[in-house]
Amino acid sequence: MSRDGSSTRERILDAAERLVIDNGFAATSVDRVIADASSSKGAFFHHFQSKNDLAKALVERYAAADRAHLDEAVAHVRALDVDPAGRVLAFVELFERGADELMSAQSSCLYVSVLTERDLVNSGTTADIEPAITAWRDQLSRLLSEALPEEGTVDTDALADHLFVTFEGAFILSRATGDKAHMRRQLHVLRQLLTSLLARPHAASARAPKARFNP
Amino acid sequence: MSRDGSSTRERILDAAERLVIDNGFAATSVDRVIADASSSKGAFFHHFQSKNDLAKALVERYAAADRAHLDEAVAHVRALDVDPAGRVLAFVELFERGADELMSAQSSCLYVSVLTERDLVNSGTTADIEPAITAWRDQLSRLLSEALPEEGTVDTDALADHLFVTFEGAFILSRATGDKAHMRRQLHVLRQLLTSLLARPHAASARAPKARFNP
DNA sequence: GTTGTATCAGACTGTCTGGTCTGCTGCACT
DNA sequence: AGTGCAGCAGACCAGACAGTCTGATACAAC
Repeated sequence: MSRDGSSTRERILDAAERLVIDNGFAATSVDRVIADASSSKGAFFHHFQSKNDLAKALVERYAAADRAHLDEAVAHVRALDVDPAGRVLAFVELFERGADELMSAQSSCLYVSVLTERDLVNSGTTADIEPAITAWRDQLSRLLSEALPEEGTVDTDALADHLFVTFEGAFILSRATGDKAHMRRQLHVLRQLLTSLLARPHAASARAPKARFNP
Repeated sequence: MSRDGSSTRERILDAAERLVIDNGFAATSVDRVIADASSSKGAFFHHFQSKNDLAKALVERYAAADRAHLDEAVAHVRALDVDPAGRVLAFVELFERGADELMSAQSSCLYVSVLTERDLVNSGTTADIEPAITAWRDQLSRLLSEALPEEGTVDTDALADHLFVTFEGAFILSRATGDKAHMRRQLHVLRQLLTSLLARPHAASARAPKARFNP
């Protein structure tokens, strides 16, 4: 490890993370990574056994930051002096307020880039992603079940997953349209939807018209 | 064009679509595509000027099918004898019911695979995606505004985008967890949320606790 | 039959890629 | 001063890659 603040390994990871998020993993060459990191082939393969090993390190670091972000947000809303429903809404609002800053920092999510490549998933390189998602589900599901005392009406796990789904979907939508404001808008929509659900959870079972659809 | 039902060009597109959705565009070689399509280099470059040209044709075909699917669904719910809110819910329910079949046919969305590669986006290869998304937004936004007479309370465009966001996000979640049932579950969650919103649209403006968050 | 053309087949090529190898440098420890 | 080793530089290599080229085949038009 070098003496200054950013080690060569960290510089490589930083450059690789940006490139992989922007261009995808397969489209990112290690030559380009080391050029952006002002490093060399020797340094790269000293720190990483292979390109796939880089992907694994990338996912590990990203997932760890993701979980830290989650824990911080949960601790924050748990410290608020509001009712359980207010905690859930404050939780979503936290990310809604941070959305523009997030989108200016990164154009998409690393998870999308690596999950797109099946061999990375099959080789276990992306194994750290699922526990991170589960952590989001578990924490938000707990907040939700505290705010939705009526059991059985709503699948709080699936509802909790919907925040992750909104994040990832908004990243895709932003990519497709070039409009980074979609993240904030979609989180706002989610908060509006949750507001009405939490106000009358007993109405959660949707009526079913006799619709039939054959594509 | 050959005489049997599936032309060589279509066989190449079929094979390429599956490979690109599964492995990503950069990770899909034309050698692999022609092998899966039982074709040859000569045939490939006779039908497509370049690999990027294949991507463009792939997106065009996929987006056209996407829009046809949308139009069919809209026509279906517009023919139902239900109130405007019932149409919206029937619309979502249509895709909820088709979710398992969809997920068994394809493991992800082509849009995700091609949007991940920035050079495809920058070169205009993915230009057909945005109009397709806009079509979804416009159609669903109209259904929503008919069901939400109070103007100004809800951004129906953003709310309409949330269906697309749910689709794409659920694809990502399924990839990450290996559980294809997430698509159906997430569409069900969306329908529950819309049910409560449509039942009391006047409560849509979320209260704002004094939360502040510095990541 | 001849010509023309659309549709292919597959060998070939130049470039790019992940990965290896040899060696250099500077610091730690004795 | 000598030794060892982590950290790094960059030349190098074998394979994979997108794209080219020369033809072969089949069929239509005349």
